[in-house]
Amino acid sequence: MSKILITSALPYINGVKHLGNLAGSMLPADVYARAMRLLGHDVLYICATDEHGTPAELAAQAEGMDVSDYCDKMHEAQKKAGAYFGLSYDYFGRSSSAATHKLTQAFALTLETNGLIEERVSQQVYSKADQRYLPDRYVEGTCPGCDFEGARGDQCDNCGKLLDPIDLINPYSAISGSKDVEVRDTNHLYLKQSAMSDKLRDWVKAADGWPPLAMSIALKWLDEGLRDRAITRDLSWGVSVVDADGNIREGFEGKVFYVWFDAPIAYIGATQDWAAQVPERDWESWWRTDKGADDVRYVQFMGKDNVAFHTLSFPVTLMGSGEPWKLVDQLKAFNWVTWYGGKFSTSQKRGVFMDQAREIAPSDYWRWHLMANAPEGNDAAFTWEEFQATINSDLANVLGNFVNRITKYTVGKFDGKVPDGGVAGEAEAWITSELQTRIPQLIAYYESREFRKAMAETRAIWAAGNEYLTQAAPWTHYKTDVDQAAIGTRYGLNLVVLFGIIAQPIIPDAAAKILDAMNIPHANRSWNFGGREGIAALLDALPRGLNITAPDVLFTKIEDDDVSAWSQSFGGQT
RNA sequence: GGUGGGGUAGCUCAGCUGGUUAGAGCGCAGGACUCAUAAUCCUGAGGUCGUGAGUUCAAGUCUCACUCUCACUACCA
Repeated sequence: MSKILITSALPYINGVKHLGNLAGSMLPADVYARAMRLLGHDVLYICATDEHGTPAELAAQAEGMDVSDYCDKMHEAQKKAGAYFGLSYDYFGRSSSAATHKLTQAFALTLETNGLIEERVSQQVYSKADQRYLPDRYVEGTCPGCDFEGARGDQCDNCGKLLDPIDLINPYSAISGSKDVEVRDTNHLYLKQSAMSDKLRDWVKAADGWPPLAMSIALKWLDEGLRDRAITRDLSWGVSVVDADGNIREGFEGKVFYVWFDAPIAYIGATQDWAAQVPERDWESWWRTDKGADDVRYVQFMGKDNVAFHTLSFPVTLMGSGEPWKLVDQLKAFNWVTWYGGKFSTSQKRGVFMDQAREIAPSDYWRWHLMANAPEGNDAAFTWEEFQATINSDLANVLGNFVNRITKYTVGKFDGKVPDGGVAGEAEAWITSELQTRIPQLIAYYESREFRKAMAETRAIWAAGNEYLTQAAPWTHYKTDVDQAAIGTRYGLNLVVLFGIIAQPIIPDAAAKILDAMNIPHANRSWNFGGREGIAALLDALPRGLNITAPDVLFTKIEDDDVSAWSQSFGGQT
């Protein structure tokens, strides 16, 4: 048993996330957390809403709400959406919590003491009409390169050129459209990432268990030379910048830390908030290597856009403090889920968001499809047709039908009781050896976080059940030798239990229905096979005479009509 | 522009450090079975591995060029 700390990238507060966000961090982290718990590990899965920054202020403004109230509301909405999808966080916190504020301020002071933070002056566009400084992307104007009129301050969408907002011709605020903007000098704290570059490179190179995607992104940034990064912004909503006495730092009135400085710190803050709920809980044993966290394995999940922050910026914060903080051991970075090959778009009604998804299909459907087609090596295109095919084939036909056929048969021929009798023969030897190969393989895939392969292996195990029934053919034996029909039925029922157990990390709702129907006590729903012999024993583990029931149809099929209706309302391919 | 992915059966994808007839699922065709959600099981057809060169006894796998596509590019998060 090991201690595994799991975090998934923090969902931003300005709206319910779409399926791509879910598939790229929260869901795989959850499946991994559930799998590791099943294997008997001590798991702590932490997530939180990322609540600071300009978009939060603007979203609140658009709804006519106070930012703080808006965040309260959206935090609850995201929490609810997560609960619907069965995301099994040990704690779902908030980056706006007092704990994160204090930690952020403490880190900044320590980093400054260590000479890694310094104050510099930069130029920033200020909009008088909006009464705020504008982040680069909120300044628009005419591209100096191609004369395109809708260029954003960071990049021109027309010619692709990278821009500096102060170079835009006729700049205006993207928020209000006001042209009453000017460039002002503003002072900010800079994190001297460059000073940590060598140390960071050594650490990255020593990393094990990072996918190529993450490793190459991290090394690329290091090779280009890490730039010092401003970690404060001209905003009012966020973590205020304080001095050693806890007063607002001079010259930093109306400024707060940049969200990307405090967001990862919220992993720690949320753990503190988790611990504060129960006296026995100890956050330091997860985060401080001098307080018991030296044997923790820390695994992070994120989309590829977050890699640089997790492999470079956050480690600079932790390492630069000189304090014994737990650094990430393994991480999993995902590509994007695309919508018929294109991007998700709220305005064009393209794509599905977490709150809408619940009205379309049960949580298990989404969980299975998104994991079986996880964007691991590449961006993965979501289509309704593929969704329908995956669900109908894998869940309804392979798993659902298997459970249905054997439980109904038991109810019909054996009075709903696990039958006794019969001698194990070729078919039983076959399925035993099949599982003795496949189950360890499945576990290996989970441990290496290869989700597509883990799903394919799970499906192959379910399919082997159907093949076993064909070989054992209890319905044929029943006519001449009821005992021989009994063993086929009994093995079939044991397979149902096993299939329910391995389904738990992915499709927890259906798994619970299966295990309930089989009358399996919760204590026996774990994944302790005890090696190859354990698997053999498990295939005949159910007590004879145990009452079982045939569950209702586990997975209703998705019809063509459903697909057309969804395509229409959600802007699928036309 | 720079950097990194990717381009393998109709579709979605596996193929690690180069080595017998290139794999899986879906779809398709034929057969078997009838316990089951018109489900399942078996068999089969289908690919000159983006293009062109090169290295090698041997390349989907290494090198170079070209081409298409996606992402990232530090003040959106």
